[in-house]
Amino acid sequence: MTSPEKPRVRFAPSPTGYLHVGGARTALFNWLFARREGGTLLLRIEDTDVERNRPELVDGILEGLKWLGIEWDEGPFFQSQRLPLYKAAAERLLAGGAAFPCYCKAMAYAGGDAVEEQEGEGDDEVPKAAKIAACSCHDLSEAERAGREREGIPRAIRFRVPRTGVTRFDDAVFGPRELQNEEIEDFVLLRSNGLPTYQLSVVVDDIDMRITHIIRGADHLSNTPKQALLYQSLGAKPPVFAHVPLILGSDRKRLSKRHGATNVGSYADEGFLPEAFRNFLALLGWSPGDDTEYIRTGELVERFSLAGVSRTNAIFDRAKLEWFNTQYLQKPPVEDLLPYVEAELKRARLWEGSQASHDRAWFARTVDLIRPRTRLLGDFTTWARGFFTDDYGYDDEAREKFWKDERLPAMLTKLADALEALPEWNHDACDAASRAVAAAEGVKAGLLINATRVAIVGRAVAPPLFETMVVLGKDRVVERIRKAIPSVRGA
RNA sequence: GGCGCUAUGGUGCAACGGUUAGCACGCGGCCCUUUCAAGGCCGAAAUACGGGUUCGAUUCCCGUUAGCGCUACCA
Repeated sequence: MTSPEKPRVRFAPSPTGYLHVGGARTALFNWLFARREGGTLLLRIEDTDVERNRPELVDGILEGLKWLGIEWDEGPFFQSQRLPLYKAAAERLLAGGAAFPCYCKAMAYAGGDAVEEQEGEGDDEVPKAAKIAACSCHDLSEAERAGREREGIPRAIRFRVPRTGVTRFDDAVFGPRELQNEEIEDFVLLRSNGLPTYQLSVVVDDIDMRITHIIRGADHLSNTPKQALLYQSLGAKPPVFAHVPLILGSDRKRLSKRHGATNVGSYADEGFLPEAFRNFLALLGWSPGDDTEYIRTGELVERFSLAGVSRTNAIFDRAKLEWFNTQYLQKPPVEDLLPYVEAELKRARLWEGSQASHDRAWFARTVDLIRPRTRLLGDFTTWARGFFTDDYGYDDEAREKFWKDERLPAMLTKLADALEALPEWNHDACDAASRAVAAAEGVKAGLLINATRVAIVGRAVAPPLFETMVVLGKDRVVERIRKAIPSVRGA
């Protein structure tokens, strides 16, 4: 009868930092899933921690998502603007007895180091976490409660976790899960300052926003039973959970600055193509089921499935990312690449008034010639600079390597003359003319070819010479050779 | 400390009871060659360890070890 409801998923970052690669991968999976299933992707900013929250970082996160090509259908919503909702939910749980007020002093997390220090001391063996979990307010009598209220002690609201039984939920990646309730402490829902904790706000919002699938990092797996309990108490049907494994650094530690860039924006700045980054990210913790690796976005959407998500943490491998970038620089139709190269030329102020800007066909052909040797977008304006402007220099290493021979100045003069006299300007004509000069001088063609390459583009590392000549055009080539001769003499 | 999750070459993934354990990155070599890439070919390199179950375990079960996660009035 009624067609199955379209899935609704969300990406819910906290503005405590930039968009990092782990978050980007989570966002990508949500986006791929939504597109694949014809569902809806929401963006929700989880900014309930006033201490760490930095509103100015939100824009950077949105920018990162846009660069990645991840567009959301609803939002962004801000939890900081939905506070009454969480408060009301907490009050409802309180009224129904599923939660209770707690008058304990707030205890900040001690962290793993403190626990370790304690071990060596050998005094009492009570584990830190056990100490923290103890809260006697669970069993406070009505009179005691009233007393605390009269004293004006600030109160938090905690969830009353059942002392017995088990809590179960299904995870699309990790399978059916269950946890003994006695392992779950009475967690805080509403802080004494009236702001909700993550556990509360996330569940209230996911219910309110009718989220059907929660795709998020596996660091949330252990806390999911708490949320399953909350869904129950709030009378809502829990969504499908899908926890995706984490991305680690090369030392298997949580990815951090020590491992190189962790913010997505820096990869944009470095000259990676968003589609390459997407492809790379998609294969971290997911596989289409076979050996395919180069998967363009359209196909990624078609093939994505939660069933292909792995359960093991993956290490971020920069070398592989670079390989993906070369693939996307080289394989797609050149037209797909043009906008990115154009942006790069503009960034380097090489676009205005250039041949590239008013001769699309030439631009495409030139990019096509250069791209097999590129690894990052910046290559178009660094070593390939000579293709887009007459203002290029001669690379020292190239001069050292190919401008040594003292016969070169004379030979280059003859080459310039021969090229200038050519009635036709194409690959074969340039080839024949160049080889003829070399033969007449009794030297190997390579000597002249390599020296000429350095003269007309300034680099040793560049595309094959005669195709380069065709792209640059006769006038520029002849002029550049003649202009270079004095420098060659000095090399 | 407690609880949980995970375990295939250095890295990312395949093989979901029967394969000479496959692919890719990276690494080494060769070919091609007009520099440098790309490309082609070849090579080194893995089922963490110990017990079971089974005719047969990378695959299923248990234990050990290791890594990670959670254990906060962080998310």
